[in-house]
Order: sequence, then structure tokens, then C-alpha cells
Amino acid sequence: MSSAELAAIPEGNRLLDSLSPAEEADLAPHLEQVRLELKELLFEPGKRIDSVYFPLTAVASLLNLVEDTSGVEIATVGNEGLVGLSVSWGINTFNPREFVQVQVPGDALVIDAETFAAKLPEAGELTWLVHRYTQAFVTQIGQQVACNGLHTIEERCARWMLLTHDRVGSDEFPLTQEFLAQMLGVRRPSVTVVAGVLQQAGFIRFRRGRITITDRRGLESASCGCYGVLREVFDRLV
Amino acid sequence: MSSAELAAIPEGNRLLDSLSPAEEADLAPHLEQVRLELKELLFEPGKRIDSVYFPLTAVASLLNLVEDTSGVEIATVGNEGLVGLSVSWGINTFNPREFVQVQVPGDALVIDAETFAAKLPEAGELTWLVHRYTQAFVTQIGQQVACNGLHTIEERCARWMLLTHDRVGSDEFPLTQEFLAQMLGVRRPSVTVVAGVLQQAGFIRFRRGRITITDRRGLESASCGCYGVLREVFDRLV
DNA sequence: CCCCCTCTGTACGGTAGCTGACAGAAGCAG
DNA sequence: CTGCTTCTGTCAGCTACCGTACAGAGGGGG
Repeated sequence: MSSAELAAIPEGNRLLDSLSPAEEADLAPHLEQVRLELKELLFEPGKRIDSVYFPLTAVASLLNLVEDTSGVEIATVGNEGLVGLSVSWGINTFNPREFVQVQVPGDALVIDAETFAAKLPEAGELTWLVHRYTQAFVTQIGQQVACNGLHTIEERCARWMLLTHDRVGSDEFPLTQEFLAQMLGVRRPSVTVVAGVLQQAGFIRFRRGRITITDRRGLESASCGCYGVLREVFDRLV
Repeated sequence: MSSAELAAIPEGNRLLDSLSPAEEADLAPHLEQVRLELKELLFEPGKRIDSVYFPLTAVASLLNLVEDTSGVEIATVGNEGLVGLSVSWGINTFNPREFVQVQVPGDALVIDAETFAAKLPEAGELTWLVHRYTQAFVTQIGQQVACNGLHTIEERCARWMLLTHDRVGSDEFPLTQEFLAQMLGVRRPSVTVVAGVLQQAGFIRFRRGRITITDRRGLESASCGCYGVLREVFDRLV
């Protein structure tokens, strides 16, 4: 990390953007802007959590290691949230069966975990913000439980693309079918098939590791209701 | 509710049992013992949370309303935890798409939500307890995400029975196949089939709305690894 | 320019679980 | 005992998805 301190917090993270000037000024000196690269691991199973990340344009996934799989997605975090939430309830060691990986490269703000934890008991805006995000985060995972059990791969693919699209703020971003298959916990050829359907319908375009969203509305119609639910939760709570 | 105040906290809830005598004495006057009946709703979608429950022998489920389903299970809470956790992060209105239902009738301790919330900022044992349980709770849901997507109905049935068995402290408890099917988000006949297999193997016995666990070890072998993971998490954190 | 590697498309047999429908059995109420 | 309700068992056909395998196609590096 460089030691360049920030005088003001760059815009882009929806949580931090809603801080008052006073709290922003208080926090800014402890934040630092970094670039997160594709597939970079932010937290690894059982390791110490020493930083908390607020994504600006990057998107990361919380993944669960199950048996032989290379990780099923539990939740995604982008500009609406933060990575390392458990610090807020005093847990500084990462879950031994989970890890966090960058899915879409981009920028993020970083703060030292202990510094962050020390700010929370003051019960200011930041604390309330984190509490609201906690609620949104737990709701997101809960929805994911239902979605994974009930909905088709096509619906879930669409949902995933929409959620990511909302967070990167660009119609095109890197994504391989292999990667998406891992997130959803399904076979890669299954993704190829449904991606073909969605592409045929004109909703998306896949091109060797990059996806372009060409028709959001269409994609929404192909998705299960979970997308709408999650979107609404984040709009309400963040 | 009766207004009978408790001088000491009855044993049975693993969280409360680990409090020191001093903190126990502090909390006891605010707790009250109640009986929770089968299928009773503790929290309903979008309603105010005015009590927090610490199950003794009862077990409750957090359920997600998805479209037309009558609720898919997100998490179960028994004597290892508490119901109404979001109060600890300042959220007093229940999620508009979730509710909590009693699955296995039994006793619980109740405390007024505001009284409970007021105790937390003191950062004593109780707070730390709640924080550890928060971590366990989030981990449980995360595991459920992976489990729902990857494992067979038979494995998930076994996992569910084992988790419940751990919490009720009795080999027999009420359970219909219809109910279990709803929890897992599958059809009832599918449950009948796998229940038949498990019964044939001598692990359980179903008798018109009641189940008896006859061979835990066997049941563990039929379950997916998720049971072991969750068990380990609760033992470590609670 | 060519090679190679990664990513994507496709195919075939197999199976878990679904839809829908119905029949039997256990227990309760009269 | 009789009847009704609730719970459990079973079946036949169907679909989504899996396991596995292989063939093409885009694109960067030499």
C-alpha cells in the first residue's frame, strides 16, 4: 500500500457517499485508494482480516468452499457495500471455509481493520450505515438460499448479470462462462446453453471472456424475482 | 405474557448459560419463560419486532417467502441461539419477505426488544456473545446457500433432522413430511421417498406427524458434510 | 504468420426431482 | 363403530440438469 492519505473521499461507494461532510473528513485520512485485479483474493480461509474494502467500481464475491468445488457464491459485494463486515461484530479471523475473490477488476477504498473497528462504537453515522448494510447483507444471503434451491439456471444467470451490471456501472465487463458456472455451482456447458438463449434473445453478448449487456429490460424479464427483491433491498437500506 | 420475573435464568439456552453470575443476575429480571406452540409465528413479514427469544427446548425456523411458496427455510434457531438477532444491529422491523415459525414446540425465554437493545452498547459478555452468534448465524446461512444448490434431497433431509435433533434434546419430536418438504423447498412425495430410504436403513422412524431418530451415526453418514460444518461452527462459536 | 491456449459450442446418455393424480392408513370426533 | 381429516405411500410421464467428451474459434506471443 502507498501511504498517500486522502483529503476527501472519492465518490463511488454508495455507503461512504452518504456520510456527512464532518464524518467524511474524520474518515478520509484513514482511507486509501487501491486497484483490485481480476481474481485477486481479498480474504482467504481462516486468515486474519487486516483490511476492510469499500468497492468503487470493483465487484467481489464471497465464496463458500464445499468439498471439491472451487467455491460457490454466497454473496456479491460492490459499490453498495463493504468487504470485511464481520469486523463490525468483532470477528477478525476469516471463516475457515470461505474466501473473497475479485470478480470484476476496479477501484476500492481500503481502511485498516482495527482502525475501522475503533470508529464503530462511537455510534455515529458510520455505525448506522454499517448496521443497515448488515441487514441488507443478511437479506441478500437469505434470498440466495431460496433462489439456489428453486430457480432455473437461466433465471439465476440473468439475476447474476443484472446484479453485477448494477454495480460496475458499465455495460461491458470481463466474465467467462466457466467463472459464472462456478459462482452458480453448475456445469460450464449448462451456462453455455442458457447464455446462448439469452444472446439469441438479444439481451447480452458474450465475446471471449467479456460480456456486454445489450438489453437490461429483457434480461430482467428472463431473471427470477430475486433480482427485483435484492435491488429493492439495497435501494431501501443503502 | 405473565409478569413473573425470574430470579435466576433457567438453564437450557447455550448462549445464556455461558454468562457469568453477575451478568446473569443483571439480565434475569427482564426475562420471562414462555411456551412456544407448533407453527406459532414469532415474527411476521414487515411487522415490528418487539421481543427477542432465547429457545430452551423449542426450535424455530427463519423462512423466506418466495413467490407462491409457503416459505423456504433460511436458518433454524434453537437452544444455541436467539431469534430477533437484527435488533442487535438496530433493525426493529422484520424483513418484508421473511417470517419466523415454531417448528418444534417447547420453552423459550423472552425479553423485550428495546430492553435487550439497551443492554448491548455496554459491551459486556452479552454483547460479545451476541457477536459470536452473529458470526455463527451468517455462516449457517452461507452454508445453506451452498447446500441447497449442490446436495440431494436425501442428504438435506438427513442434515435437517440432525440439526433439529441436536437442539430439541429428545429422540422424538413432531414433524410431518409435508412440513419438511416446505422447509427444503421440495415436493412432499420426494420427501416420502427419501424418508422411506432412511427408514429402511433403520436411521429414523416416521409415525403420523412424529419422527424418531433411531440411529444418529447412520443418519450422519447419509447427510452431506454441511451438517458437520454447522455443528463445528456452533461448537466453536457458541 | 503460425501456434497454442483459452474460451465457447455441442452432443449423448443418464438421473434426480418435478407435475399431477390417486389410494391407503392412522387417528380423532361424533 | 362410523365417518372424516390428515398424513403417508406410490405411480407414470416429463424436464432440467449432470457427467463426460470432443470440436471449433478467437486472440495473444513467439
